[in-house]
Amino acid sequence: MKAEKNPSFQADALSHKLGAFLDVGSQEKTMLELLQGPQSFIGAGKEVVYEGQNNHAAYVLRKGWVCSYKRLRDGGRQIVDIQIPGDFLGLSSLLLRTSDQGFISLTEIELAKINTNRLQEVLQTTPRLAAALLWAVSRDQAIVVEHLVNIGRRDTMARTAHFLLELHARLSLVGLGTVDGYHCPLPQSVLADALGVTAIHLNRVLRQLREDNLVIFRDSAITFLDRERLARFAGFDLTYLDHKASLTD
Amino acid sequence: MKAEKNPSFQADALSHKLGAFLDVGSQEKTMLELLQGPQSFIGAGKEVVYEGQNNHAAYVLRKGWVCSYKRLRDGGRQIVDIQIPGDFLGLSSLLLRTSDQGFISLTEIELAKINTNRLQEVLQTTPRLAAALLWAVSRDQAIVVEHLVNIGRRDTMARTAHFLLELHARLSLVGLGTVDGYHCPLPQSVLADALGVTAIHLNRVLRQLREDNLVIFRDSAITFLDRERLARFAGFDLTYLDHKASLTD
DNA sequence: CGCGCTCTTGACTAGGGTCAAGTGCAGTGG
DNA sequence: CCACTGCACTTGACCCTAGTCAAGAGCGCG
Repeated sequence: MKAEKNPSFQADALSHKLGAFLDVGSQEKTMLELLQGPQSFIGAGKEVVYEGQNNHAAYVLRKGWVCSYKRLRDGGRQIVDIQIPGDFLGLSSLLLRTSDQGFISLTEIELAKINTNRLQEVLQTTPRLAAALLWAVSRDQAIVVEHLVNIGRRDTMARTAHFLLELHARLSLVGLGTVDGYHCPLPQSVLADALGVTAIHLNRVLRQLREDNLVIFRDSAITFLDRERLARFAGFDLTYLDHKASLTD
Repeated sequence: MKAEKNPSFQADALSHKLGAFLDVGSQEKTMLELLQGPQSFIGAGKEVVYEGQNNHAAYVLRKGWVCSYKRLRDGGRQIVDIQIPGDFLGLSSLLLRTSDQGFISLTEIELAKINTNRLQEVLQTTPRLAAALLWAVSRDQAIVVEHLVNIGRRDTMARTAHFLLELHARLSLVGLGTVDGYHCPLPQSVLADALGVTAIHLNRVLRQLREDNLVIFRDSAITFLDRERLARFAGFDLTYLDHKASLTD
């Protein structure tokens, strides 16, 4: 089940993710492949879609990490969400002419452009797959909402813990997590921009989490020392990631 | 154009809102009416949909104010968004079996249940109207994202100003705003829960905004004293409310 | 009249931001 | 092989924003 033992696994993260919602048959798997147009490989730190871009495309992230963000007048930025393999980029804002968020690659990435015509076909002809795709979009929204709650109501320590636990759950769903941790290529400055705090303060909070024997973030790796206790401390309840869709039965 | 001069106006807030995106023809207006099932009238402070409710319905809010929120373990709550006449309730999470947010009425309200079967019909047979509905859903998402940015990156004073300006823009779109203000039935405690601060601190910040001759919140009414300056101060840029959809032309 | 609710204000505390200095390390060039 | 540079991370000292605790004011309602 480890990603490095099965190279095709990561590239197929999307179908694996959807598999959490329904069994993806081989025909549906083919449809899913057809949805995805030409691949592109992009280095780290590149703007994939910029804020205000017109008629931007939507993509499936096949490898690597991306974040979506909004810039502020004063030069700061707020990271809205982190995208990991199997996630969509810009799908939900496809209907708006201009993207209100920017997307930037955090590592080297592999993207597949979504063929919008085929997408409409799929939505009309393959109801099960359509439901699965809409489920994924709804889940992305729930993630943003939980992020809002996280920033609005938890102090930095619980907030950080919650965020790291969420990433673990999401990565595990696409086979990129281990029992007690995961590879996390984010620099502290990016994590800070996601959590709405300064990098300096985040650094202190990470030290506190480490000294409390809860979680260690070192050498681009998250290691949970006591995930149960951490989840209790953070008030982490993963039902928002776990929703079953209402059309299943 | 004033709401009080045209009583039918408010009840038709949705079609008016969609009118900002495309001209709603009379046939489309009829479809829109057919979408909406039986009305219900509910008093203030009632739970319309509770957190974790299964197989909840979706509604159009025709009159009054509602908020969507999530509760935390410790008893606190974070208000995710405020709904005003013409807004949907629970539409985007219709595909998830359980609602991850609760909805509570903030005033007396009038709801129309959305007929889900008819909705699917509309989506397939009336593409222009379908696009308009999806536009509205995308816009709601953009509002939540901007809320996230607001809480993550602005101090309470700018945050409050931004939130009040957003409400003004949204209310104006459905004919419920005046040039320099609007009726705002929110108690300070609710506003505080939306902004992620304590009611006490919000109270002080509102005083500051008043003393700086920017905006007055008194007797359930918002009055802007200098909207230009306030918008500059808050970094308010309403493009996220104003998006045109990409399928218009 | 008294109860409860919202709003207001004061005094104190603590969480988080700002400024500043310093460490460790990978990459580059002498 | 060893400076030199740049970047991410670390730590300390200080200050300010926002939370906590507490008390009181204004007002609608039974």
